[in-house]
Amino acid sequence: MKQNNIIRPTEAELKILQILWISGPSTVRYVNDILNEKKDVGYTTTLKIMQIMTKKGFVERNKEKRTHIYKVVISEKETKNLLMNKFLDTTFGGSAAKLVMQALGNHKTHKEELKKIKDLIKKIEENE
Amino acid sequence: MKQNNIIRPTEAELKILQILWISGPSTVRYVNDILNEKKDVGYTTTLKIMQIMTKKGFVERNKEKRTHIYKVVISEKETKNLLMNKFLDTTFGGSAAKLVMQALGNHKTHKEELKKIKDLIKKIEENE
DNA sequence: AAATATATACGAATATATTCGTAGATGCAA
DNA sequence: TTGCATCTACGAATATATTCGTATATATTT
Repeated sequence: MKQNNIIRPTEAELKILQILWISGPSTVRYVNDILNEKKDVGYTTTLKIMQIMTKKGFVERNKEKRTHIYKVVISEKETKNLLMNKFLDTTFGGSAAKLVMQALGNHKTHKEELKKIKDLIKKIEENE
Repeated sequence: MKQNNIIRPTEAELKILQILWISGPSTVRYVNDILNEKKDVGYTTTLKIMQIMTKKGFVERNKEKRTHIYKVVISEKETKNLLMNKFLDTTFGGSAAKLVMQALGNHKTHKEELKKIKDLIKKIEENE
């Protein structure tokens, strides 16, 4: 499980990681198509980024066939947690509560989601 | 009130904004000292960034005295909201609830803060 | 089989952000 | 008043990220 301690995907990399986390192992073509739904990106651009991610160890690829298949190998939860910590730190001085308040205060949140959050709070309180 | 629509501070800029939001109008020297508590940064580096921010309209400076005083002119709340939306979008597919759950699940949160959050949730529910 | 489409590899151009050196002005202390 | 400290201005070096063109290989279509 040798892994470089510093998981710090760039923006472009993160966009691709999202797609791979949602869709599972994919080809460059597939990822590029999805990306292009939002904004034009050259095929070789996507390819290049995915090659860089391979070098960084974020993804692995199956080269058996001519068309390679890329698979994420870093944990979605862990990665998001790292990103969140960084974001918390740089934007909310490390206070999760502040962030939560701002997030809840400024976005439509569904009933079931609110319920989930309430349940979570209850659980946290019980474990005090 | 002509202002460029795209408020998108870089990391270095954000660090400085934080200091200015907390401390109010400050000199480059002051900001640089604070920055150096965490990591060595050359004085002229800080100066340069603050000059760039001036050009971008994030801050204004009082040049009356030889030592200029810099003051933030973009709203803390609004800026953080923009940053959060971007973060939400790129990291949690736009779901504030997911972000909140992850934030609460992974960080120590104080009682009073939890209470504030609960109150906020109540308020949101009432306004449905 | 030849033409066309689609892959990867990779260097290099471009864009953006960060860092710092140096010059010149101004203040201050000996 | 001379010299040292501290300030701004600004160009330029460096670092990092993104984008893409071109070469080459392999598959697919006609």
